[in-house]
Amino acid sequence: MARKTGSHSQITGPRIRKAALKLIARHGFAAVTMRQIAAAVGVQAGALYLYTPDKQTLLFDLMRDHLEELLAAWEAEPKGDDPAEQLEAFSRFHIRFHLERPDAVFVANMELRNLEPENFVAIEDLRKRYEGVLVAILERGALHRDFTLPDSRLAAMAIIAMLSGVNTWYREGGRLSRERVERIYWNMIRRAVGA
Amino acid sequence: MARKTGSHSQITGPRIRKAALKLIARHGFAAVTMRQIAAAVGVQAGALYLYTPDKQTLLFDLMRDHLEELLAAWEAEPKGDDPAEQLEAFSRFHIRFHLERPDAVFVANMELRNLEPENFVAIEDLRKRYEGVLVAILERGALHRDFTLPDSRLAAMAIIAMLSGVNTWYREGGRLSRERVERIYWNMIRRAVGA
DNA sequence: GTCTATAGAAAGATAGAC
DNA sequence: GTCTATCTTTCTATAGAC
Repeated sequence: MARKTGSHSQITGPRIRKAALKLIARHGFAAVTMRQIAAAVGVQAGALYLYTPDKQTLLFDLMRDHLEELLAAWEAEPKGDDPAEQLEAFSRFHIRFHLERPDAVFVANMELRNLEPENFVAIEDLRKRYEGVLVAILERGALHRDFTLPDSRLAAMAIIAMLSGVNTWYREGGRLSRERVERIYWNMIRRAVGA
Repeated sequence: MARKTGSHSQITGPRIRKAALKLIARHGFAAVTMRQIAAAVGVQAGALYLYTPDKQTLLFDLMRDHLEELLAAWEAEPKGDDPAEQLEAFSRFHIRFHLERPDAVFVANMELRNLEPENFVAIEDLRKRYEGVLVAILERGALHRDFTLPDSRLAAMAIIAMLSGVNTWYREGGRLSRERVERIYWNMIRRAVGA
């Protein structure tokens, strides 16, 4: 087989990240080898080290990029003024954004254990910022008496867990459309917070 | 160091399982070595193979035992007749049972990927049986007009995800007592299903 | 930028002594 | 029932050719 020549750094980099995301989501970070990732991309294992200093940094970059994209996407999301409108926007946004990139979500949620301490702190900070978005919406709603909530933080954790659960069972082309899932979840959340 | 003598199979077996559960919950199945488990128990790696034929079977046994215990505990749980009573019993039971054994829960939820196909099917069957318990409660409640639900299966998935999320943030001796968490969650669920 | 080849470490599992 | 010792495999990461 002829050896490939020439520069592909603009192409290979993204392909490595995508293949790594897919493999790590399927099998877990510790179970995936650099050789497997390289094979999925069509290069030799050694070539991966042109794109990442080591396996740990590859994982960290995947998780950080996902969470930064999540926060940026929420910032760009159109949302109304009153708390109920914002809560609906958040609920629908969360479901949609997460269903669009199941591999990245899975990795970001499941591989915290495999981060080295320094990296763990950085990722946790990003996760907490996202939780803070929802807490702020709920607290403002409770203040304005739009919501009836004994504890905003706890409600935020409950709502995020519930919304994130969609990724574990939703299948494109299944019994329910994404729009219908969004509406049903929003209705449950709306009632749960007493809006 | 003097070599230990005598039989300890009644003691060592459970200690291996407990140590494995803890280590796998912390670091993930693929990242934990048989040598680490052995060291935590205070034996050599080879001795583990008196208690399990291989690492995969150890994982499978841990997950199966946890889920069988879960199903048996629900069977033994006192629960009323009407759907709302049963839903409250289920909600409180789920939180309590899961908070009591965080390591086993974590392993059972996170290590599905590391099961070989045959074992995966067996564990999925047990998981589905537990989900079926909640689906049945919700369907009966919807039938009797105790609950207002567009989709019982979807509501079941949402409720289980929400309840399971407690394990990710609850800390013994923290801001909220377990009883208070149970009550707040039950109130959110009660309103979400329109009871 | 990618390859081949390999150094060096560590894994799962087994054999045989005690 | 447990130990020590080891076989065999496989891993991450690097070196040097092209």
